[in-house]
Amino acid sequence: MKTSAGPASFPANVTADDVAAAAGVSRWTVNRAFKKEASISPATREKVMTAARSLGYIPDLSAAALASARSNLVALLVDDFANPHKLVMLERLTRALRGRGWDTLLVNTLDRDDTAPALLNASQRRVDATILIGIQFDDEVLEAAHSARRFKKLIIFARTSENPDTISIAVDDVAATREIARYVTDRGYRRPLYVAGPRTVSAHLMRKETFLEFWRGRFGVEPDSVSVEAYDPILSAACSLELLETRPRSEHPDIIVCENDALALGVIDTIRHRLKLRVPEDIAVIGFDDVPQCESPNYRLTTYRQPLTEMANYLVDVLESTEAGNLDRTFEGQLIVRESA
Amino acid sequence: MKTSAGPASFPANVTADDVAAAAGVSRWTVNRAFKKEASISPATREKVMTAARSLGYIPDLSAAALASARSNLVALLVDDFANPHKLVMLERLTRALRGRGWDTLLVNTLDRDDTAPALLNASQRRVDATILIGIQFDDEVLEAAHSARRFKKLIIFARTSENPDTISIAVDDVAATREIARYVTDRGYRRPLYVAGPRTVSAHLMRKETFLEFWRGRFGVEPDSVSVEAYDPILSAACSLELLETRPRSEHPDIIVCENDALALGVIDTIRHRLKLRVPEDIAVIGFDDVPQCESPNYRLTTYRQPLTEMANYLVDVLESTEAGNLDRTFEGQLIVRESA
DNA sequence: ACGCCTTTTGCACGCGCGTGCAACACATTT
DNA sequence: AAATGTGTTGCACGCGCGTGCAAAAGGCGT
Repeated sequence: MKTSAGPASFPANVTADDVAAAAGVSRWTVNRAFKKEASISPATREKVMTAARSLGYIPDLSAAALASARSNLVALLVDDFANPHKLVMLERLTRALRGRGWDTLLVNTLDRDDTAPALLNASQRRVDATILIGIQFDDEVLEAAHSARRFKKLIIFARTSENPDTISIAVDDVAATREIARYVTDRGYRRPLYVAGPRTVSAHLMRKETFLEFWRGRFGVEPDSVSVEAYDPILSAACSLELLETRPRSEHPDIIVCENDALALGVIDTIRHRLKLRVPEDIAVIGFDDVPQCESPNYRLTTYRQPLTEMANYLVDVLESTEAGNLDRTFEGQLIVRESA
Repeated sequence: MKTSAGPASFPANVTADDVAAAAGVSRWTVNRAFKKEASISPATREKVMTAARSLGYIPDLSAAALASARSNLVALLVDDFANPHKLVMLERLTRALRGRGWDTLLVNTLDRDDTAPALLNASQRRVDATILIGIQFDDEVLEAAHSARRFKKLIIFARTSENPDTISIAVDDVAATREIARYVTDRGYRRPLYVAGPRTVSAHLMRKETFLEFWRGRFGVEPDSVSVEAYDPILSAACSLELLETRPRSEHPDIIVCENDALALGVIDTIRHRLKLRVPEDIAVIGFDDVPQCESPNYRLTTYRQPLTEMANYLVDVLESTEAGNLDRTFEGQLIVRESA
């Protein structure tokens, strides 16, 4: 800092010992005063807190983490910054976590091969849990996670996984997709195209599969489908353009069902601006997630909203739980009908 | 985890001592093997690394942080998740940081009064620096930061600050705004409206001020301007609608210059979809940041791109620097001309 | 006022590693 | 062969706090 000559000029680190001396108690009493459910008399606590305030003391979580088995720190691994929904998830998660005393280590898994190193990285900081909210993980990566030192809970957020070593907190993709499919048929659409994201080994969303299965069961035919290599509006715009412009109008789908909004936004751009067609009159579009842009007059996207706040709160419950049982849980979301379908 | 009975069944924590025993050296030699510029013979290092690999050892950064004065951890305080540019910044920053061995603590400053607590929170984790990339800080907050224990570097990213106790890494707002203003006049616009974000006590962007001053100097008149209370497209859409719909067409601006893209996107939505006017023919719009949506056919926004990667890399340079001098630095960006102005 | 029970307080030890220096080994020089 | 220098290795101590238990203090009834 420019106002001071160097580290030496800062007030010396004030530790619990200093506060103890000032308050006339032992160091342990000081730390106890800062613990919620500690056995300490109100008078002593007040005395300690006063001394702490005047000295500017706050407990060192880093030392606490070393001494105890808990760090109250979680790692959040993210690999997909092109999807605007990630920003929403980051907000909800960090809000829920910080509101209940947890800190968040944001780890950018830089590329496809970086997930395992990123996991190790997190474990070096003694995190109590690692949360995956991306796509680039498969069983191999999960294996790496488990061999990582001090590995504790591995939580897969907003994505279902059947891996028994992970805790999956997600919307019920099957129920949600069935609701979407029912809506699609009820509104009379009959030639759907399903636009899916990348297909990883594990942790599938089960949305595409469910939709196709529903359609087969209902109409006996397999709908068209296509995979985009990332949940990126730019890529889905390009991909859908490539697919649609080669076809005559008569072979166009009447609705495009997208695995999520990131894909749907790109698809709408293609339909409106490249093909010069109307949404929903010529081709309807439906998404998943309810990102903020859905509300925009450019999209007015019909989509399915996940109860993110509820899910984030449950995640913290999981962190604080010591139960050994299966903590997987799915949530019910809500179909948000706008004008795009 | 479901496959194991509990924490006890995990392989015991393997520490440097274990590796030392396996490799037949002292613990200190083991840790040295993991340090880049340590004085150790290649043969010994190889021996240690082999033992470490077979035991699955990796150094504990948490303990290292406690023992030394460095943690290689920074806190990133964010308060404005409505602005899509934040996601881009998060990506670039975490990429630059992690690429050079730094971990990132993401701290959501939940509301206006939470900035100071968030700062304290960060200091509890022994971060080597705190980076502010939001808006809700004023001199009072910075003061709080400085009285926080173990406070080191306070970096203001993507925002200029003259506070001598902070390090500001930002684009040169004055030069950038002048370039924008010159472009606006060169293209013949003469009735600009400036849409600014919230005005905080310190850390102004200097964009509004520079633009108004430029215009006064050039034409002798003060352009219209308005402030939106947050960098949120929804709010700027509402705000610009309220302003414009009360005016007759003849009193509309011919261009709306926005402090950043988040505001500009909302403004375009209002012009096109609420007022049913054309961009740029009726009203042109110009932004700042170059968020991904600028590229979308819905916006095609002319804007000013900050060299975020370069700025992020410089930020890491700052973290690794021990110089006492002024580390503030501004960068030159680039005007990206699209069709909106 | 005494004994018993409950609440509150104090403490030895350890979490895993870094710092700074001392000791050591080996290669080179005279 | 001894002395000098360079590179390498080992170690005492401490970072700040939590755990688990023992000691002390306070409260109650008879």
